[in-house]
Amino acid sequence: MGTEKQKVLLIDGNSIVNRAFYAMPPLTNSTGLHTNAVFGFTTMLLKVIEEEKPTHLLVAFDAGKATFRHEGYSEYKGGRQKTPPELSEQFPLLKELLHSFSIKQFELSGYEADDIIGTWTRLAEEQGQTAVIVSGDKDMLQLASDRVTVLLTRKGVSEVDRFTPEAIAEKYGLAPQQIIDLKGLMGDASDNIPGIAGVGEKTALKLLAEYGTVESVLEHAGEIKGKLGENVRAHQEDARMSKQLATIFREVPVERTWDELRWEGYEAAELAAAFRKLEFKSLIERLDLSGAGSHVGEEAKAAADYEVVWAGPGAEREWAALNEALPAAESVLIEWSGDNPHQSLGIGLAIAAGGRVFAVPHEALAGDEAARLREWLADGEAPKRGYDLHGAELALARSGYELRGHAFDVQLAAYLLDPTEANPSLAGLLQRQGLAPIAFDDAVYGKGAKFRVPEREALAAHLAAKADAVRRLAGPLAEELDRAGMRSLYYELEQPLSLILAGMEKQGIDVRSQSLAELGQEFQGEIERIVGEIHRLAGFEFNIGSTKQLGDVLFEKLGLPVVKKTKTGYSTDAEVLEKLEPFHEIVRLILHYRTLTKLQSTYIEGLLKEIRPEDGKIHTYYRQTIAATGRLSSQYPNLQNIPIRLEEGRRIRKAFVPSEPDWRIVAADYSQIELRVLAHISGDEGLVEAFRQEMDVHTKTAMDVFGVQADQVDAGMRRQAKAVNFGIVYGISDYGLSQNLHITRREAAEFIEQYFAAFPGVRKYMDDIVAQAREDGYVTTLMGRRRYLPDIRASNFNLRSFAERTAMNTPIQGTAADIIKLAMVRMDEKLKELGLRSRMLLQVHDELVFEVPPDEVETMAALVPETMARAFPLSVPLKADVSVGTNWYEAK
DNA sequence: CGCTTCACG
DNA sequence: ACGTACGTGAAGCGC
Repeated sequence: MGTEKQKVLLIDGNSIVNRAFYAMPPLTNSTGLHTNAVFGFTTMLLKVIEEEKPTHLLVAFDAGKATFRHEGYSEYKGGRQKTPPELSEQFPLLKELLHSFSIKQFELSGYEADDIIGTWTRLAEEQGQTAVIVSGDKDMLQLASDRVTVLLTRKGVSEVDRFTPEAIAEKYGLAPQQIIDLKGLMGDASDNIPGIAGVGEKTALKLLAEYGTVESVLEHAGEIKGKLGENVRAHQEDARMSKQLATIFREVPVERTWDELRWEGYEAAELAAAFRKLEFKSLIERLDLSGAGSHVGEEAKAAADYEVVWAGPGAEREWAALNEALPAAESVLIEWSGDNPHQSLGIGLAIAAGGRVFAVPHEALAGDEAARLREWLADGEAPKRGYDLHGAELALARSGYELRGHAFDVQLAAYLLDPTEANPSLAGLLQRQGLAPIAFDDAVYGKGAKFRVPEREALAAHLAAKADAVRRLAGPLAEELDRAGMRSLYYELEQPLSLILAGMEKQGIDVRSQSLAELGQEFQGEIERIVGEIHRLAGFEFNIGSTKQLGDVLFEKLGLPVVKKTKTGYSTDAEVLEKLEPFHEIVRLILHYRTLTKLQSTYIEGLLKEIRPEDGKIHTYYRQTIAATGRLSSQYPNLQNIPIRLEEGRRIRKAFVPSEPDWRIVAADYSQIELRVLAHISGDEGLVEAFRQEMDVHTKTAMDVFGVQADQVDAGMRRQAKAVNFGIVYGISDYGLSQNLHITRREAAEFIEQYFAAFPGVRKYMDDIVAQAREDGYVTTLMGRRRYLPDIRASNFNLRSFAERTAMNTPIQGTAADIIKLAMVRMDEKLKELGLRSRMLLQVHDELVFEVPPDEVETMAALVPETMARAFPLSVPLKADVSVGTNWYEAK
């Protein structure tokens, strides 16, 4: 290191970007990306570099999500508003720009930027070097020392105030370390740190002048007079915790050496290219970069390297060009608004072809000029690469358009590559692929009530950017699918299934509103009677549906024992109420009230609202890219949770009927598919043998766990064995099983041990799959579906345990999902092949529901279970039970 | 908009 | 010592 004087410039990335975002006027580049915060950050950066002339440089970021501070205090940074998308889309731009500046950046999950900066200032001090911090956060002042200077932004980001220990003493009369005490006393509304109620900056400073530290203030709390003294005494814990929250952690594992932060300036050509992309023309001039790197191909090009053509109503030339380009279309993007594509409002579409992107507003689809486009969209031989083609198909159907020829769906591919990704938006996918970014939808359209479609120019730019994004993503994602061994899972299972789902959804299921309404009448009468009873027993009227009011009645008015608490108050869930039943007759009524109001609001009223008046049917929307295990999910409404367990609710199913006279409902469900999958995957001999002999698996489990003969297994033993089997599938823990069976943990552990002794192959599977997950970072299903489990290596017990249970469960649940999906594809083929009129209507995880003409009932009652059973050969037989009825209730 | 509760597999 | 059973969606409450 020599004797050279070194100075590290440490920038609080999140703080500066935030300040810049709110201080700068809006600014977008030609593709609609917001850039104002990046611009503000850059001007600040250039200025500080010029003034401070650092030898080392680092920008630190918060790693997002939870930090270790949340573990002790879940409200930390509570009331803070969410980052608007106009800002969040700028982070990747900034990170890329910093890269072009050759500036190091660092973030670490579990830590905030100030902790990283605090750690580096400590390291600088230890090495006898100096540090300069740039932030907008006053907390940083605690780090000031004779070697560390803090620059706090003022008025946005362009100007800074310089804080040395002397300057802090002058301004606050405090030493840097006392900044933490200051915050401990006064709190910080923006971080949701409470401090002592009623204590603001003035009072806090007075107290510190007298006592020096929070601890000393608290020690002398007894001598502080009046209201202030009361407050101090009442909020001692708040003060201690607030001080702790405000204290910057200076021992972050920073994973870098001092020398790695060395900064030797930027590469002019690289920076020029980055500025061009962002369209920061003034900065290019200011740094005199206009000559730099303009010859270097791709990177130096402007943001969009395609021409946007607006094919609006009456734009004859543009339509002619579009029609001509259609055969060469590389991607298509259908844009609509609303969450439910069955009820969507069209926005428009865009088609990328040969260096141009044609943007078509939705209105234009109604005109004659769209005839060729209509044909092309419906042409199964014209391949479409798109994003969410399933949703697009439904949305287009509303405008009388068909969509055929699904060739590749970027959203579906992205789901297979990482089914846990919360935001598989095009903008998000580009970020993760390291491709040139586009604006997030929320930033273009606004969110919720603020949603509005922008004017022509901005809309065209965004639609074009998205269509181009599909074009750019399709190749890389397809290659990734190949590399991950999911090519056939995609092309032979998921993509064909997406078409089948769209067909089922468009078909819909007939639901008799008359039957639902009559049942609702009945429920209503019963609910009113029960409400009266409950209010009479309580002695006054209250809202039974409010857990807060109900808790007051049960635990304060009636004095029932508190069984469990939630983070907001008393728990009143069914488990708690069942325990309370013996204490008061009101409890049973409340349970019944809950059941009935659930049925009434979710199933009677909820389903009635979803029946389309045009055809009397319900059209659900199956989501193929939501569940992390590979299952489908169902929305608007959810038809996968229609009541069945209790007779009262089961009657709802009588309203689900065939849509043609004399047709029948045929339903078939897999018997014990998950345990059969487990038998296959684990190869456990006992379990495999049990299924080969078609034994009752819960009875078999009871025999082996309790060590008895079949005829000695009573109902209670079978019930317990069944719970153990559930536990095994879910990734067993003694705690979970004990909760479920209301037994002690020790007893539960005993059961589990017995189980594993009886089924050693299952134990081996559980051990192996966890080890494998730790090794690979992911688990797979029989058909190669993947789920990443980053927490499997976490040091946090909770996170790690959760990941371990997921590792055990996902291959089982996921393989079952694979199998029924495959059965759906096979059934669809069979129906076509045999020319049957029967229609597949619903999938409920292990069940398929059809409507069937009378002359096909016999055929289908054999074909469906057979097809399901043969969908995917395992080492144990798969079995599906079938039943027929005039409605879904009867088909049981 | 987060929390609680409860419907399903 | 740690403290949850796996996967979903919808409704009502109350801030």
